[in-house]
Amino acid sequence: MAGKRERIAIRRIENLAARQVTFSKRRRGLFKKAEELSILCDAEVGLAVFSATGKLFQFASSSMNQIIDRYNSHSKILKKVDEPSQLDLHEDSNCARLRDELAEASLWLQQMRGEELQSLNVQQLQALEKSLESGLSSVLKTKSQKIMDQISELEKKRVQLIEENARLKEQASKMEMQVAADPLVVVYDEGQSSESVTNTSYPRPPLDTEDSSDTSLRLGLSLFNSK
Amino acid sequence: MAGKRERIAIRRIENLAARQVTFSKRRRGLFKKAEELSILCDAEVGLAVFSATGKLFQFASSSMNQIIDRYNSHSKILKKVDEPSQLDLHEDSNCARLRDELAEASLWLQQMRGEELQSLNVQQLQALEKSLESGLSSVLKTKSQKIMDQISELEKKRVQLIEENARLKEQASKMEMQVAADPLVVVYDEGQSSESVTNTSYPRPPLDTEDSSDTSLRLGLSLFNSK
DNA sequence: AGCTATTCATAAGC
DNA sequence: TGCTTATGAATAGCT
Repeated sequence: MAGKRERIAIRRIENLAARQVTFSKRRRGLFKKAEELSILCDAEVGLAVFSATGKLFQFASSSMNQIIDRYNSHSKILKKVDEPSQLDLHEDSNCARLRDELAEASLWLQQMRGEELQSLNVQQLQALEKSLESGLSSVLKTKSQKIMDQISELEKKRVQLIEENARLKEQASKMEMQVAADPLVVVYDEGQSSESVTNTSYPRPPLDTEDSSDTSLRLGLSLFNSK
Repeated sequence: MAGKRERIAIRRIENLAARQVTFSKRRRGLFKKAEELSILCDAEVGLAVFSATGKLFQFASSSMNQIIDRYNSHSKILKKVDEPSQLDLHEDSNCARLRDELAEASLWLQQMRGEELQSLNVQQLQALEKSLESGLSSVLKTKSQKIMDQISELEKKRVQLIEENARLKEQASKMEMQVAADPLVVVYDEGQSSESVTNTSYPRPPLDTEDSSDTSLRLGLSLFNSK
């Protein structure tokens, strides 16, 4: 009676009603999971979702403003202060702290990009090397994963198209038999029968709805050779 | 072999290790669902998670700053925050830019360390990979250079010491001959004559001014084996 | 909005 | 930290 479900591709749902229904269902699921994570693991979680219609839904384990503050400063030192004087003091020290952190982060970034290395000793260089190797490994893994996902997605589409193609051919040959059984029917389409149908109507819809995936796939695959 | 699972209560996991494992797993799941929602339903989604240890993880379908802006413009309509223009301006001029830059730099650092990669596409991952490889190459080159410098420095000292050693031996044998030739001479001054000058002034300076080089050299060389 | 059949997520265990 | 498996959850397709 219900749920003959098949795995859906992760791409924009074109049908408006279906999209809205899915939005409601998944949004609830997402918020539930966000809350569970914050409770189970003692984490601070902030989640904001704007629907396609512009409506805002939010969840915050503490308060959204606090989370935004923490996000912006990327530190847990900033707390709410009511008095302007204290606020100013806080802001000043926070600014100085931000400057320091930014300077340090910038230096790290430079060094990870291979610049400003002369001031490091061998031990520090070794640590940096290890960090870079680890990061590179993760990047490669993630990239491979994404590429494999795209490949299997394309493969799935291919199989679907083959099945669809077979169905159409069968349909076409049935039509042909019908036509043959009734010689009175004029068939100037004959030269475009079974193949032409599949040719003109098929490839279109399933293929061009996401041609961008082909591009990124190509980009991804070229990496295998470049290594 | 595994998974005798029973439903768990949603409350803080007391065991640290278990909590961290669950945090990793559920965080991944949450981010995946957040991304899927944004794609499937054409929604703008921003998600920030701070681990109990203060580490930031984030996902944004567009950019986190854009989402925070949109969030603020939504929520500020409800709040009385129309007037703090002075405060905001002050705050903005001092810190906002720094915060944005720091947030961006932090994200970059995380991604270079192999975290927060899910929000990147294959093309971006490819760029990151190239950057990491380039940085790694520079680090390796610099490290090798430093190690080679230390090696040649030590080699130089070694040669100096060998020469010095030879000189000393020669002196010693001269002294021996002198002593043998004149058994009546008492020689507590002998050790401080021409040789004694070299004895006190030589070994000192070249050796102890940089004994740390041995330590770091050892650290550096050990890498060759650890690779 | 409800109802299942299925896919998905993930708690445990190595 | 990663992988595997058994189960509990989430949810796609219908009504």
